[in-house]
Amino acid sequence: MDSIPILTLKRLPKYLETLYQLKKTGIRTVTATKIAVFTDVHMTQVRKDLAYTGVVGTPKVGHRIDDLINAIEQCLNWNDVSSCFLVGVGHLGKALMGYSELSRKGLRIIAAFDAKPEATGSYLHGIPIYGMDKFTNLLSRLHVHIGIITTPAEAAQEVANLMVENGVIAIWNFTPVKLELPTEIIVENIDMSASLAVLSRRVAEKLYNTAPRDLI
Amino acid sequence: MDSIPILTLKRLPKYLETLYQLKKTGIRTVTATKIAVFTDVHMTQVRKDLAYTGVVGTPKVGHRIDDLINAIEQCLNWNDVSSCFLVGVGHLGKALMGYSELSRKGLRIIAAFDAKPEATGSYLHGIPIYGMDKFTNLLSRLHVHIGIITTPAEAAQEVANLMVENGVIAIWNFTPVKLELPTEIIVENIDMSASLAVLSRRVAEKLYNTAPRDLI
DNA sequence: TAGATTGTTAATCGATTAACAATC
DNA sequence: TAGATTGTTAATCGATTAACAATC
Repeated sequence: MDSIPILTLKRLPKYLETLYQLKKTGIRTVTATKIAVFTDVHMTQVRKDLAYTGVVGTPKVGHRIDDLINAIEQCLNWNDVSSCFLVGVGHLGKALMGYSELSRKGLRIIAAFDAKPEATGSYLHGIPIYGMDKFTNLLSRLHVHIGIITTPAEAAQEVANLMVENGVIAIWNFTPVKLELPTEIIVENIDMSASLAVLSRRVAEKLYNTAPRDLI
Repeated sequence: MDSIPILTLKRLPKYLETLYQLKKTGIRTVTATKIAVFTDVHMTQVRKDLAYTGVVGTPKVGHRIDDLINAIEQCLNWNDVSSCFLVGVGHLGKALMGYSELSRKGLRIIAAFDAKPEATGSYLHGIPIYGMDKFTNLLSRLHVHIGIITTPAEAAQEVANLMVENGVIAIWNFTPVKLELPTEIIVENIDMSASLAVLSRRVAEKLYNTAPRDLI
């Protein structure tokens, strides 16, 4: 299974979203140009990205939407669903537990854990919430290999260690902590600071560059 | 004010985090090499990125930590705090309202809004929650120009339009919707799908490539 | 057939890394 | 002074865009 450039992977969900939308309108086929218009990605870029999925179109016609959806979903492995554990049932954790789209993206949270015992024993959106004492036992018993961390920053590294010790091979990290883990472990960070940095700077540039000269 | 490459901007908060940490240990100066080790970024990359902030170091010594912190914060405009509005007080919205780090990153949520009237009139973490009926009035009156959208996907575009009509110039968008707005509006998306796509594929590659041949 | 769209190869662009002179 | 680190220029690398032959 060849590796696909990260930037291509990040664009694939955008295409997928567009394809779902177009499909709903009743259209059966679509061209790279059309996808390009809807996603603001260069036409040639779309063609190259789609090529990575292995899908083959027909000249003059384009691609069958269903074929494309299938190819992309397959490529991301979003058509079969992996079980995962979530640790940290704060607001962010709850938000993820309630995010129903997740199952359409190949991920299902089958259990949540929290250090504070108050939440323990209850259910949220059908997902059971356990105390951390149950964590390692359930993790190794259920052979789950994907973990989501939505704890406070202080707890993140420790939780990550526990996960890896008990068979997790991939971690979706929502804390700002840079996790130190064996290189073979797959870590994806949701980096809000990076995003905010871009926003802040762009705003600063805009305000600075459009402000009257004499104010500076 | 020159524009800085996006990829550089996204790395700056990482450096900043490392600098805070190092400062706590009592160290006063730091070299690019040291930052590189802590952040897993190439040494030369760090030097180039720091050059964008305009900071100047001294050969053989490095940089004073305080100077660097200052330069980066200034660069991101994180030392003066901008007010912003948040719309959509679901779990994700609440998570952000409780995220105290935000004010250390130049952003303060001074009011939150929600379409559901239940939440209206109360406070969360000291932030007042209003109904949407108050939105445009307060927005234009308080001259807020940054908006955060944490609504359900369906509402995102409409909320964005309202924001822009009432003076918002930058939107931090936590929904998966691609907002259609005038080009001069600054939009930063927190794109969970993109992140999940990378994670999913890497897991698929790993499982496929390490699985016994005869299972495939 | 003619024209549009595909897939692919070549050119360009930007970002990363390497090399090196300047200097404390 | 010698050595380490800076800032910057040059080389490399990878990703994006342009060009074009193949084909339905």
